[in-house]
Amino acid sequence: MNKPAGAGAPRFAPLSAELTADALEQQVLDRWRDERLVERALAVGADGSRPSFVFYDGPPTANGRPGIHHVLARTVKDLVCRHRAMRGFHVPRKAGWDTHGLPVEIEVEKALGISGKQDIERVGVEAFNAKCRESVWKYREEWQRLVERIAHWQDYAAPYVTYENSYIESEWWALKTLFDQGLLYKGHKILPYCTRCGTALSSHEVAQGYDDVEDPSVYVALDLQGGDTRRRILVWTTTPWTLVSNAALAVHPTLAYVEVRKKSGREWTLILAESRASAVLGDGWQDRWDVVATHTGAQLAGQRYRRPLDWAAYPAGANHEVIVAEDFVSADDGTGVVHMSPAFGADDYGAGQRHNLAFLQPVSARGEFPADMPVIGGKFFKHADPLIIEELKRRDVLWKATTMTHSYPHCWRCDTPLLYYARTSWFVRTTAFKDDMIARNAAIRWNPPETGSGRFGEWLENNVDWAISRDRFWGTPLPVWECDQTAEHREAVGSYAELAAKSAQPLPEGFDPHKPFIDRWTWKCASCAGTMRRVPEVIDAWFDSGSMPFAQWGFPHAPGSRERVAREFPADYIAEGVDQTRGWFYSLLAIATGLGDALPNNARGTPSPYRSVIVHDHVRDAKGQKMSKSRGNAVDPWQVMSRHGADATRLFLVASSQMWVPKNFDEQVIRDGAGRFLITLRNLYQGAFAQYANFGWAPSAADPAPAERPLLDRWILSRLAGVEATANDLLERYDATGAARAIMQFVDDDVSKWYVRLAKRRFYDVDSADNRAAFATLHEVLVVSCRLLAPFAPFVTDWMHTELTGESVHLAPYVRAGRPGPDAALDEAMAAIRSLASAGRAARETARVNVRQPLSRMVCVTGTVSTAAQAHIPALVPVLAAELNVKAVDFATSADALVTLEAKPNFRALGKVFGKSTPAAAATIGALDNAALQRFERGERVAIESGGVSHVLTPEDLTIVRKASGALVVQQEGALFAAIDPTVTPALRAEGVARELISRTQRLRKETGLAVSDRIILHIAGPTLVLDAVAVHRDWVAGETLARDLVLGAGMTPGLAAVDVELEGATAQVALTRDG
RNA sequence: GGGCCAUUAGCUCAGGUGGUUAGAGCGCACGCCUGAUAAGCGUGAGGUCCCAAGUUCAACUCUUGGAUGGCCCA
Repeated sequence: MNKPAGAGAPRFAPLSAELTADALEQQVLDRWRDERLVERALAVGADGSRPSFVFYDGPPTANGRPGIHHVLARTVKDLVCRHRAMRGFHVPRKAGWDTHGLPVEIEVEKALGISGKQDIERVGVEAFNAKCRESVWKYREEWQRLVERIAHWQDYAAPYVTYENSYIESEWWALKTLFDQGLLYKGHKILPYCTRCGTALSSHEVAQGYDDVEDPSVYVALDLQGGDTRRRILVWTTTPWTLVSNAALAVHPTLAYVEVRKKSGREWTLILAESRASAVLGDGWQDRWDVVATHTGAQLAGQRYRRPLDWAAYPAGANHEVIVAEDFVSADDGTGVVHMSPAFGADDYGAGQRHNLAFLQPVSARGEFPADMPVIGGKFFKHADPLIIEELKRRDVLWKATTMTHSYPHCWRCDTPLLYYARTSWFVRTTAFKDDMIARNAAIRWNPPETGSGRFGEWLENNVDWAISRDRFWGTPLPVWECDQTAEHREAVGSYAELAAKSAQPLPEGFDPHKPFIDRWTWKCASCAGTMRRVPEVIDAWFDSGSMPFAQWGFPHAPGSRERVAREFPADYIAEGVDQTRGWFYSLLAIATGLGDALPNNARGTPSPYRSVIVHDHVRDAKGQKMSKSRGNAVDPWQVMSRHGADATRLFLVASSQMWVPKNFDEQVIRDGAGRFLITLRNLYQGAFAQYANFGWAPSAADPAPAERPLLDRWILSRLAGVEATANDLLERYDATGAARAIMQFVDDDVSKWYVRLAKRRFYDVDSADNRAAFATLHEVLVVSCRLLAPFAPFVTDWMHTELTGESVHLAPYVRAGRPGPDAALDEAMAAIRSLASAGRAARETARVNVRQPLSRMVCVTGTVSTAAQAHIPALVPVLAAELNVKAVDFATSADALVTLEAKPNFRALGKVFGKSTPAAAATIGALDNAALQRFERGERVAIESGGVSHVLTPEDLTIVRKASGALVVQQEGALFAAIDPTVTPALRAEGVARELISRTQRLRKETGLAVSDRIILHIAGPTLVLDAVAVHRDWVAGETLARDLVLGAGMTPGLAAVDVELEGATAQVALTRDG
């Protein structure tokens, strides 16, 4: 290969195919570090010189190793921010770390080899929390390395950390604000409770832990009290252990119940819902049972029955063993009679309140029955079931006991079955501002929209108060102090200064608001003789993350925080996984809505804390299975990076399918798709551009202006302008997948497959205006393509863009200022030419004449091309002729004998006119002959009749298709036709032979190891056909093969590289030697 | 048990308001190509649009029922 002219390094650095993606990306990373590019890019416009596009980062926890799904999450976050930054926005994007909560505690428990609250208290809360504080950073270093490796540009230098004092103080402010408005209250509710973790779970946590389990399905027949005959009512439950605390039975007031007696002569009767009889008693139950009475639920209400188990004493003053009517009773399963245990079910609790039912809670917080209880004393609640079933049998109240599989919630951390359990808990009264949340949600731009209207919208519709307290240790302490004599004397503390003032104690050095220290802060009750002590709870970590819009700045305590929040609230954009629907998406909205105008820009009726959101789905393995450590199919992101690079991985994740559909992660697909595409891009830079430009081209005023360049150049620039607009538009609408696909399609199809292939020879020299036009065009195309791809593949694009322009792509504009628009007519004309080329090639294949054999002419029919585009066609004909190796391209018109008109009926239009006889009318139109169609084209009146309807044809009714016909070989592509004349005349044959010989010679040159510039002596021997052909085309053959001399028909000198060439019906020998 | 979303070629995906020949890329087959060569290019073969009924002149598209997978809720 020739060395570029001039000394020193080439202007455009070569991009070797041997440089792996990983190595290239490491090089770029090094440069970014050297140039402090990330910091510089993040700071652009921070001085207020640019409008802001605010991004909020949903904080991850660094106590788990980052996985491939995080690469997806980070890519989605990064690419939109990167695009907006290139569009001229300042994009604040502070990183965050989630550091509190049960997951952290669980990890520490594991590390310490302990389990449960008692163990923690034994270890000591101070020591335990110290461990937690340390544990959350376990994988911080790996996280940061991965984030850097995949180019998630975010401000990690000053991240927000949810355990830091100023963050917690902000939350205190928020909690106090809610408290003062009566939106934070202490309640008593049935909550899903994990006996192992010793805490209630929020509904979003519960949602993650449903699992199919086999549970008992027990029917119990209980005796009604009073009356002369024995009457029994049939009750169904899947939790026999709750029968111990049974207080009532519930029926639906309007449901029909039957009272039946067995025909075989039993004395007693049985009551159950009529609609459940066949399911419970079996098909044909009427054959075996007599219906002795029917009742509505309302009629049954008030009757007394006898409970099945009497181990727990009823408290005085409460109702018990009574039938009540409740609307929540359903007849979908069971018997239509539901047993009520107010301490262990939300419906039960509600009914208990309404009917003053006895409240029995014979299960401890550890999930165990009291040690002194008969039969089941000390048993874990779930383990009591079989013993209870035995006991029911012994007491002759068991009707039937089977099992059923249903889904039951388990603790998402430790898998313990949850216990629905009445507990005191603190709530945010979200139901008070539910309507406002719904209104704010309606203004959020959800991607995909269904999440907002469907999943999230329904969740809001069914919103219940948010239980935010946790009976745990490592979390933001709930800043409520309660009087130890009169609990109703309560106050919330909104800042550390306030704490110091109330307790009359200055904040000590190293003040820590966490447990256990915070619990030592007490003061005298202002209303009585009691002492104010903090309530023991900490709060839901979701409240931490949902507070980040203000807490990340220490609002309102930290200096400048108010201005900051005023400027950066709400967010323009957030992006998280579907699992956050009831998590962060909710907590952000709930907290902001609850705080109302205590936050800047947040009065009632203003938008949500985030204006738009991308919800991405999960990453599954190549076969669509969920990834998990236990399955062993989890993918190590580091290995993926080293094998494919971050660019290919990011591009794959974004382009293969919309982000909100689950992705099957298949490395083979990365390689074949995104990886292959990036290789093409690199080859365009190195193979088509840089290696030739380095012979002396550089952008300069000598380059012809775009308008002066050849049509092909103007075409690719038009397409470039088109894809630039499309990609930008799609990204602004958050359709990253569409944008990535459009750009990839352009680079691959338009640039590589067409422009560079056709313009290739123009890059071999660097001197003429034509050369310069080609280089300037390809340079522009590559520069802009890099910019368009930069959000998706930030490494290789930056490498190339820096070489091409001297500047980082990430500081470049996404859309060129004052760019020319696309030229639609030119685009259309070239598309037609390409279609004709394709059809022409197909015709050649059909005729079995390969492209090396020149042919005399092709005939094209371009009926559907617009008039504007037709104007460009003549100038593009040479392209077509060269592509198909034909001497002439003719265009046929309707008048031509070569063209036959055919009518294609338009069913849509015909259907309106002909109704049922549409098919017949269509057939009639399809059968119209050439003459009739020509008349129609000339605007003469053509009518058809079908099904008794006569109709004058309008242009709406049919499309006229021109078909080439006759002796030519015809192929069709869409509405375009190409016909080739396959006749090979002797002259064409000679030219074909010459070309064949050139081709074989070139191959031989390559096989012999000659450089493309080496000169040769060429020997050709063979029959007359061959020798004549070479004689005629001697200059051409010699020129193409760089032969200084061409020796015909002479004997072959031994030792030369030689090859036999099989031509159709003839054999030639080709041999060559290097000359000089 | 209830709700939502999927199901189109071997794989990954496109397919306004129903309109008769359902598309692309990859893979595959065959072929081209010394100036991108561990690259580049062409042509082609692949589909009961998950199944079944219904509405309609006409259904991948609308309705109902069902199957499979996923998600959410009880």
